[in-house]
Formats: sequence, structure tokens, C-alpha cells
Amino acid sequence: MDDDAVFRALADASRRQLLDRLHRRNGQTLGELCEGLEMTRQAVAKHLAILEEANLVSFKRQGREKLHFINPVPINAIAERWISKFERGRLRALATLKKALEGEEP
Amino acid sequence: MDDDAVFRALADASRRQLLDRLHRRNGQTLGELCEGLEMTRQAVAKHLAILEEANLVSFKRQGREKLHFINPVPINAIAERWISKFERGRLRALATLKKALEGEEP
DNA sequence: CTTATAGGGAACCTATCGGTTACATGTCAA
DNA sequence: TTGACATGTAACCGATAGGTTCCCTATAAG
Repeated sequence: MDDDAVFRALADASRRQLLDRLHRRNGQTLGELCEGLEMTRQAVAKHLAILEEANLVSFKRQGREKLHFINPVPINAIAERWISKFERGRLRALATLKKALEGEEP
Repeated sequence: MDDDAVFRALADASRRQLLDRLHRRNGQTLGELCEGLEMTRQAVAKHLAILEEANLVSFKRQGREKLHFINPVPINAIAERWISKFERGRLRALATLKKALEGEEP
């Protein structure tokens, strides 16, 4: 799994919004995902392409329509990994930070 | 907490690497954080400024040195939030995705 | 006091990003 | 078959991101 692609994909608010929309209703077409957004269809398609490249979204052709599906695996995997990575030592880091900001040595 | 700032801060691999370094050893100076990186000190300082703006890193002046401390709160908060947000419905989304990719209707 | 060290600040450069407009393709429906 | 509809492709554009260079300030060390 490509961490970098996922982080870059999530860095844009419009793309996170698209994920939200798919989360609320999965399997939407490009046209549906465009509704109410202040962006051209082409811009939305580019965002979806980036989400697809990060494997956060998959799609399926259905006639002339393109149905988009959220892929919950990478986002959860990365979040879990980062949590477990920083969780060990989290309290210690917090204490260190607090002491430092108070002007003492940890 | 500003989600957008955190996501944008995490989008860059160099900044994630800086967080890693601080995670391995907290309280490092700017100079220490520069060691071994193929970047100028100014570039590293810019990255740290972005991490500070996202509240992922705090610092403390000590004489002419600047000590950097990781702040574990926002990263965990966002990760937890995204996990809980997508966790409900995760299995359903996975099943939907699988069926779609197999060419059937969910 | 002088000098080396740690960091700050600003101008500048280039690649990439987010977005647009214009046009092409493919598919459904009458 | 003809036209409307859903999407794809490509050229282009302004803003921003990441990085550099050059110079300045402040603290420590001799």
C-alpha cells in the first residue's frame, strides 16, 4: 500500500468531501457526485482519479455511467498504523511537551 | 482543531519523516533535525513551521537553540475520528465493493 | 571584544495542483 | 438513425508548494 498516495489524496478538502458523499451513499455516478459542488465535472473527475490512484475509491462501468465505490481498507489501515505507532509513548510525549512548555526540563 | 491544516501537514513525506525523528527522540533542535537530510536548514525550518501551524509540533527556545516536541493529540484525534467514522459500515462497504467489482448488484 | 554558532527572514525559481474551456467518444432512447 | 446524455481527453492557466541562495540577528565561547 502506498502511504504517500493516500496522504496526498486526503490532503485536499474537496476529495475528503467526495469520500464523505460516498460514505453517505455508496455507488454514485460521476454526475451524482458533481451535484451541488462548485466545480466542473472535469475537476471532480480529476479528484476521483486521484482517490482511485490511492485505492481509496474503486469504480465499475455500467453502460455509459461510472459507479464509484469507497474502499475502506487503506484509510483504516493507515489510521490504525499511525495510532499504534504514536500510541506507545503518547502519554510520555504529552508529559514531555507539557513540561517543556512550562519551561522545565523533562 | 483544524483538520485541513493537519491533513496538509501530513501530506508531505519529509514532514512525516520529521515526525518520525521526533517520535524516536523528542526535543531535538533544528540543527539535529537537519542532520542527514538532503535539504537546507531553511527548508527543514519551513517544514517544521507547517507542522507547528497544524499543532503537530511545539517548540521551546533554549538560549540560541530551538527544541522541538511532538504533540500526539491531533494526529490521534483525527485518526480515531476517521476510523470511527468509516468503521461503521466498513464491512458493508467492503461487501458492496466486492460485489460491484464482481459485476453484480449489491 | 571578537568570532563562531544557531537560527530567522526574504527574494526568488520551478514543478505541481486545482481548476477551467473546448472538443471527442460512447451509449441509450425515440 | 438521430439526437440527447454521461463520460473521457487535452491544452492551458494562475496559485501555491517545496526548495534554494543570500543576508541578518542573537547567543555562546575564546
